[in-house]
Amino acid sequence: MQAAGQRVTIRDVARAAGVSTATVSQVLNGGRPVADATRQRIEQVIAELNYRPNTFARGLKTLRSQLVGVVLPDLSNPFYPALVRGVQDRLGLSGYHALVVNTDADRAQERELIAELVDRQVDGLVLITFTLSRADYAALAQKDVRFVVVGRADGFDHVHSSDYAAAFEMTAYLLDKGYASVAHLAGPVGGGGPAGPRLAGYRAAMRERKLRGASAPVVHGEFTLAGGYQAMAGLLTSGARPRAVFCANDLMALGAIEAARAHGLRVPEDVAVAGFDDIDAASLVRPRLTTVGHHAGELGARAVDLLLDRMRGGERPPADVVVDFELQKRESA
Amino acid sequence: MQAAGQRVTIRDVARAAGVSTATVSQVLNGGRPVADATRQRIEQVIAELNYRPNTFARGLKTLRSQLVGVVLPDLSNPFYPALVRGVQDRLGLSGYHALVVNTDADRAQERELIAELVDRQVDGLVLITFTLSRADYAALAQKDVRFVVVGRADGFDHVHSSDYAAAFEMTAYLLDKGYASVAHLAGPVGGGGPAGPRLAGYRAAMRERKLRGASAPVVHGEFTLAGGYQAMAGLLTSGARPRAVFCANDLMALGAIEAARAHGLRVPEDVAVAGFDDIDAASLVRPRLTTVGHHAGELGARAVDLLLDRMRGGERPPADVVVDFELQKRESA
DNA sequence: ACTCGGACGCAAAACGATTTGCAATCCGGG
DNA sequence: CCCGGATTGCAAATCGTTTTGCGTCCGAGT
Repeated sequence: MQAAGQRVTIRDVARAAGVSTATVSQVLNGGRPVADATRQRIEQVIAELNYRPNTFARGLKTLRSQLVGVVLPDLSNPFYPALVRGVQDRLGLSGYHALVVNTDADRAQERELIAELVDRQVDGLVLITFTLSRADYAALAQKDVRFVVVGRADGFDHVHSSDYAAAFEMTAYLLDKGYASVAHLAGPVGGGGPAGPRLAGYRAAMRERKLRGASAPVVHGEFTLAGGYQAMAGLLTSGARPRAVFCANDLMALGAIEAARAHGLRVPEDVAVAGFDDIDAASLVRPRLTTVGHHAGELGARAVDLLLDRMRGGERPPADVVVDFELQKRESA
Repeated sequence: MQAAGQRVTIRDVARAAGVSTATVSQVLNGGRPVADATRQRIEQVIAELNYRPNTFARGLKTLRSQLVGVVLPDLSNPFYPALVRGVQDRLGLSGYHALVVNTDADRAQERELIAELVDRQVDGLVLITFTLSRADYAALAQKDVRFVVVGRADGFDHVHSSDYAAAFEMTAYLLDKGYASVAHLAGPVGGGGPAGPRLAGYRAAMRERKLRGASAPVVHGEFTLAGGYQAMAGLLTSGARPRAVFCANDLMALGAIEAARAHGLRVPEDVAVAGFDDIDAASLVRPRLTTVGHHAGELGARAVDLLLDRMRGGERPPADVVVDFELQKRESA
């Protein structure tokens, strides 16, 4: 029995096993050989005393926290929990834990929180940011911070869905299906994140079919239900009557459907609606949402793979992992 | 300019300011008075050198990590992200961060992960568990671990929705609305978490109206889409034709609706369905889901309030915070 | 018998902060 | 002119690890 309230330290173990703390540490971390007899004795004592190394003391020496920071806009956006789960599961396998922070896609927050995490000595960072630029990433890299970007970030480790290709394909699908005019509800104006590539993919598809201009307008909105509703309402109020609307994410698509209904339009009979992300709700709503599925969990897992490799000292050129997508052709378009 | 790659320590600051490290520490943490002139000089040096105290060294002395563990079943269950966001926001205000882990409601995981978090010296825990008993909590308390339970846990700090009352009220609402028979899709058999109280509330309401038995069966299932689907399918296949079904959470309700449709039944015309939680998807689906709304975010925030108070040494009897609910009467029932 | 080289453990020095006991200084009042 | 009490700052111990440079011991080779 251990004296109550007293923490068990490595010294207690050493004393009880009749060795020095150095030897106990070897048993714990390897590095140098320890005679079998000694090792077993020590291991037994550790078990008996229920000794747990002190994280702080260890970190102080090793400069490692076994913590990875995850920076994202908003955990309550249904796309992210799945991604985070992927991150956590993969991290857990290697004994790491995740420190998740929400930035609300605000530049000041993004910078501030990253700095905070770095101060907390996280071993690595998974970044899902909306306002950070190449320069910001470069600054981080210069400080020897290991990180992976989820999204586009050429020149740095990053994993992303093929937003451009998926948007292109979805737009082409809608066009092929016979919808004469396809509008696009894009993300925030000048928005970071995936808004750009998705818009570009849409435009490329439209161009390929020689369609542009008034018959196929692009309107911007927040990546939320309300954002989608407003964008769609604005579109309809302005008199536009697109035959189909491709939305930059599912939340917007759901909002757009609400707006269409509020204007007395049926989906998909009067106006077809397609989304992007395939969040849970997408297959739950009626009509079921046609959208782009792209495996949030895998995105997170692959990001961690890259990060762990880098943290283990992997010297290699920046990697660019693309996670593929599938059009989920359902009822709304 | 600082020599590249070298971490700035408190000693560097002390040297640059011409004082001892002790004094620097005082201006950082207060505790003893420091002359204004000295303080300002030190603060300026800190800013110039961009000095950040080392978390490990500090933790080693103070035994504080500024970290709070959050233990929950599964972040991708849409009810939890909102709760976690509440936790994070409230924690952030006090300079804490959250360490979120998923247990998948598995007993071994729950115990293991809690132990891991304690080893990591989290300052407190927010526990959302399904298999832990009073004895488990008591063991934690004995180890001087600060924690708050989200859910029922008399004798310990806990915050919870009035599951019993809400279930009672929802059941009564369905009955009052004229649905002759109301079945219940309960959580896992012998399940922990909120399954018990919700079932009890349902039973109490049925009893009050003198209804029981075969006309109003209870079937168990997992708290998931698939669980709801299976439970409902089982019910229907067995020949039962309840006029309404009250499900222990929204995910199950959504699954139940799928199952009902698969059996050629319309919702709510042939069978009404009600849920519990009011997750985002609830107001997105058609028909919109009638359910119990109970402010996940507030649940988390209140839990943190309790926890912080306790961590600051608050000596008081265990608190029992009840977060209220509202019936969201929509279209599915 | 003597040397040489592994194996194995130990001692002691970090790591970077916080926290006390104590010394120095300054001040006003008797 | 001296004394006592504030006020301020310093030195040094401490937190619990990891990590090296060195002994020591032992068996094998000559």
